[in-house]
Amino acid sequence: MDAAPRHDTGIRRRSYGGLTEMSGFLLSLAQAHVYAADSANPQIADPGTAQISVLAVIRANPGIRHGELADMLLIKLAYLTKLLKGFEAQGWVHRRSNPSDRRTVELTLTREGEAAVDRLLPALRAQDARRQSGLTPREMAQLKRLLCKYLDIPASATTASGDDAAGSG
Amino acid sequence: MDAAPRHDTGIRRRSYGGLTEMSGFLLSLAQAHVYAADSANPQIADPGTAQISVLAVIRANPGIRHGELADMLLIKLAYLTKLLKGFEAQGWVHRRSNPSDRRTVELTLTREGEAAVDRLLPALRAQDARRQSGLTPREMAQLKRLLCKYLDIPASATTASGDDAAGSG
DNA sequence: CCCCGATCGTTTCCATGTAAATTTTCTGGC
DNA sequence: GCCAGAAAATTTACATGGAAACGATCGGGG
Repeated sequence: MDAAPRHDTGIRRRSYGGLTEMSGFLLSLAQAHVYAADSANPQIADPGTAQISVLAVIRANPGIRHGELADMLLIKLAYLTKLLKGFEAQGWVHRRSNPSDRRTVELTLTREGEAAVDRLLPALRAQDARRQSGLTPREMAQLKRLLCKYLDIPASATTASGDDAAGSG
Repeated sequence: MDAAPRHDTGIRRRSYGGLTEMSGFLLSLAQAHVYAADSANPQIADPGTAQISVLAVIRANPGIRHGELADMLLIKLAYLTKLLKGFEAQGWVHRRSNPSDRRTVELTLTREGEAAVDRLLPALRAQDARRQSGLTPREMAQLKRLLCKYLDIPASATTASGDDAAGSG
């Protein structure tokens, strides 16, 4: 992992030149850190974290539309279309045209898709839990709370897994 | 006039399906949020935030090598090579071969490169300052502190505002 | 010296994600 | 019914960034 400097001409203190005062820079760096760790985990690298997120949201919101999904995950419809094509080819997602508005498509997971989420999401959770860096559990909780507020999303909207309208149709 | 949904079948509470419990997901979302805002700012969208970061670090560390730079910014050497080629074409960066180790290259900014940083970095800072979301200044400072600790980098040695009294609770 | 392994930078190819334009459908005014 | 405008999804072209393989150089052992 860490190798000693082989021909170092002296300790050189490298500086970020003030970049670390900017939240945007720190978030980019943190996200890169997460990406590196996630893509090194073969359990979740295959579909990728972005794809797992899409599947998880579809499962939590059966019948969701493309636009809502893109809006929640801050990705563009164009890219979502590509992802969903892949998912359909995999047999994980079903697209049903909405008869009351034929522009829209309602997304649901197939049986196989649910099985995939059951396999992938725990692996992703485990990966995330393993990544507690140097933060204490309390600091990690604080970080999550601040990020939720930053993003203007409920801090733990789904912790209680509200089974609203589950399987009612 | 209200832009009310015209044919909504009812208020649908969309859920993230437990994703918001994961720090990695929140960081991805936050970074996407930042990216969207930054790329909408014509003052900094032209070279892009990643490029500005590279220039800022070269300026803060004249003579830095490719590998050190990639290591600090958590990007790969392969991509850094592309960026530096662009910078050289722009006349912003100078590469000097190190005579004591001819594999390595020492990077410095040209006069024009320094001018570019002088123009771009303040714009980036302003963009960042403008993005205080729903967080209070105190919460934003706390977020930065936690991210620095998360990344294991010194927490803004040059922070202008005083240290907070929050402590580590 | 020459070979061999390690390190540094580059090149090539590929995955990820966006922007702009297009298609289809819904809504409202005539 | 028909046309104009808005909204939802798709397609096409492109930018951003990584993975793997490569060439060049250093350093140590025969």
